[in-house]
Amino acid sequence: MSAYDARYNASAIETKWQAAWEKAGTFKASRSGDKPKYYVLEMFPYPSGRIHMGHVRNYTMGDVVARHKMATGHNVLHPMGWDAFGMPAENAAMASGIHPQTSTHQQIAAMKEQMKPLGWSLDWSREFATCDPEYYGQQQAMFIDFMDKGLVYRKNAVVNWDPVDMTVLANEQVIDGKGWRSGAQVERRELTQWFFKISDYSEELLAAIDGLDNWPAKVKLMQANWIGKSRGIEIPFQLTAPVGDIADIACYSTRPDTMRGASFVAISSDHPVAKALEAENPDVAAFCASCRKMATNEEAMEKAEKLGFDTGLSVAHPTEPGATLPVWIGNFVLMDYGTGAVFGCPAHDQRDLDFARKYKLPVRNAFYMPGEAVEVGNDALVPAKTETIEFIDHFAGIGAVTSQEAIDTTIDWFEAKDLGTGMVKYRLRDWGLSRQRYWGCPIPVVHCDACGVVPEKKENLPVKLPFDVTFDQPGNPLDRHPTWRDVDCPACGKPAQRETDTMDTFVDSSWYFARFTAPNAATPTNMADAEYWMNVDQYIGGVEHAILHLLYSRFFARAMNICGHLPDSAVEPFDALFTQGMVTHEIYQTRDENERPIYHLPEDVADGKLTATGEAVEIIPSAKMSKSKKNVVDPVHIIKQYGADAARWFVLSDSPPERDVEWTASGAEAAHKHLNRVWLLCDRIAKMPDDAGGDDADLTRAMHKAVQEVTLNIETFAFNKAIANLYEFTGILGKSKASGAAQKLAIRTLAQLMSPYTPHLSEDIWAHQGGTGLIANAPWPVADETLLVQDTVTLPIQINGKRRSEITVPRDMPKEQVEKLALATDAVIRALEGGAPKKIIVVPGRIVNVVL
RNA sequence: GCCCGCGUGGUGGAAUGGUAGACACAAGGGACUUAAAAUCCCUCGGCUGAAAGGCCGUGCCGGUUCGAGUCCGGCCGCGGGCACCA
Repeated sequence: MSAYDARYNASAIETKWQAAWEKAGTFKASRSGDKPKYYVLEMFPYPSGRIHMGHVRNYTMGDVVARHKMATGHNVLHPMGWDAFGMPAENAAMASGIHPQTSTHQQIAAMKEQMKPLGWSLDWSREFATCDPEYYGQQQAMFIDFMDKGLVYRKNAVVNWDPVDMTVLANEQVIDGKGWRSGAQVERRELTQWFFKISDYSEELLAAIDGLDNWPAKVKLMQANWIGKSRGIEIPFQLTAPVGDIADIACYSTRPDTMRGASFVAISSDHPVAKALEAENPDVAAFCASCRKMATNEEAMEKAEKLGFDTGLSVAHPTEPGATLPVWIGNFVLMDYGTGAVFGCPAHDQRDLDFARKYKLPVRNAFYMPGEAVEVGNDALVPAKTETIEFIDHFAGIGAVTSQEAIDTTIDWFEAKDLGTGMVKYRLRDWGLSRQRYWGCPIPVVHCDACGVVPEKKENLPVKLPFDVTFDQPGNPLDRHPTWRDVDCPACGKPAQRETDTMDTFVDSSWYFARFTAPNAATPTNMADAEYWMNVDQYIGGVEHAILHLLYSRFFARAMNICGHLPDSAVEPFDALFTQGMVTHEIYQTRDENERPIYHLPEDVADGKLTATGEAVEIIPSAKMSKSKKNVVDPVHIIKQYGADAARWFVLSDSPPERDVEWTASGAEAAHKHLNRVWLLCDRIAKMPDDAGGDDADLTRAMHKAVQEVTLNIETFAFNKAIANLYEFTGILGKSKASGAAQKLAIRTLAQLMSPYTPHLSEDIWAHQGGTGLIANAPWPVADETLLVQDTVTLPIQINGKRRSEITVPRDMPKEQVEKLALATDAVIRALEGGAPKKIIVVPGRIVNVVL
């Protein structure tokens, strides 16, 4: 049994070193010292009560960065907190009766207990939850500041309304157009809601994307597309007969060049003309009502069958004297974008074509040349994005140009004829932050009959959520609270009522990164701390946040700057961003007597069978881990079985961090085995006399190569490649015949290189090998590049681009000589058959290609 | 539907436009062992060949290039987002 005793005991080692870090305050950040600061942040978790592999992966990545930066002489801030408001706690309260505040705090405690054993280098002294009144009170103070600066306003907006539960539903709670709880057909309803004027910053948020050099290109592109800047023209189409006092319908278009192909005008069911008609025409009213049955999300609207209603109205065609176009109400026209009206050009737009076919509207070629037919046959869709638009010549009397120029020129032409107004529009809409829910940050305003909407006085903040609420019925408990709403008007002192809407949880997560710089400040931030710690040097989180969370945070940083809560230098709060992939797992299911699926946890399945009953399970390909599909692996089991270091090592090995990774139990076991090997190797090397063994050159070169590669791969977020480098170096060290002294240096270096991944094991090896102090505080090794240069290189020889042979030559051999040697190889001689090559390409140090 | 990604052995993946499959996992074979576990060693894209080698091969079709997994165009499949999930 002695072999067993020699195995490394992860849990003992991990507990020991966590206690040592705690005692030394190794990860407590303070604004002092002469080291450069480095702020690394992972997106904080929603306290669901259990950590999952995605958290382990995300926070381990951040930890690798944090520990590496610490070792390279930075003063590191690496905080953690809780995105604690949100629907799940409120839903749970309705189901179980447990108050959200109670359950949230329990879940935070439970998650923290699971996170601590992973040994992340977090400064827990800065921890807060967004549901702490100290946090959301500061958020309320900022809301009032934003009001002062004109960044907040109220307007009507549509919500999903459940007519049975009499409550507003989140998009997630609408399933196939029905309320998830009641099953009732969901309706759209207009409510007066609070908005942030993020659209004032459309241009700035777009322009500043260019400066985000260390953000993934795809995220920048998604944000730019989301903001959606377009140059177009607003053209008033004159009604042939006015509707009330409305004389025209303005259409915004980015493709005025297709005007000659227009065959109808479509307006939103919420357009003033539609509303005017609705009042007098029950058929219009019925159609508009059906449009309002649709869910509010863009996806549902775009995918829904395109329906129209002919109003019988018509408008004059702007460029074809005497011609008119019919006006339809279309369920696909958004009132929120542009003017709520579009002209349809079926020949050049697939959606318009579908609509025209359905309702037998003409399909006219906008780009017809003299002598060509105007009407387009049934299947003659002309591509919408015509590159060369010669029609311009015919249409506007100007030369042929490329597409965007053609459009710009057309806009100028329309403007010159006074037919419309060129303008830039953005797709980005203002941020509706009102939520008709309890478990969120109360909006700190009061409604007074005399004074209107009045912000709460700052000295009365925080406006705390009342604890004595019930969840026995749907809707917002704040609305039915007997006394909480009653308050004196902050302006006139007369009895008034509190706002009962709370804030979108995206508000909470739009500035927590700033709060971490001074979590106890009596103001939202402390300027000295914000100036020192901001920006976040490295932000890490799921790519699912690529648009909303990151865009809102960018807006918030600007708004906070205007209100004096962040310095000018922090308007772009995240210097570098890394978006990680998801952790996935196979799904195991059996079926009940009604063929409905029953899902099973991976821990209950072995060899395709349920361990309990032996029943075979269906295996569904890997998908994002989700509780509902039960394809979740609880990291706690893995950590107990293999140790935190093995879990950390495994989640970062194999898969590149930006890509999804499939969880396999064997992978975690393999990680554990490898760490055990390293531990045994350390033990063996420690027992070697320094002068035992021989030549050190190969080991030394391998060590410096490992230092160079691992460092580069950590710095570029290629954590999987760094692990491959470490495997390789460990293999070389394990077989090395170098001196004891060289091997001891090598294993200490290996421990250092591994320390961001496996900090506990590394500390243990460090101590075992006589390292000074904690490895967490030891300076990162530096590669001696002069040792890495090889004297000779092996060049592949290609014949017509296919590898056929290779030659080994001195690194700096001149091209001509390499060429000569290549031509002398058997493979080339054989291929040439006595003839001469057409061409020889020699890329020094790389390759030789002989072209026949 | 729209926007953005991704697609390489049995599996995860590696590859500044320059030797496709590094490094691992799984599998198979072997050593050690009474045996098993653990550990160590070997093989491991396909076809072909005694071997040397040859041919094919990075989702599909085409293009650029001396040379394409990598760049361009068009498809197919999968994933993320679509403004009240976080």
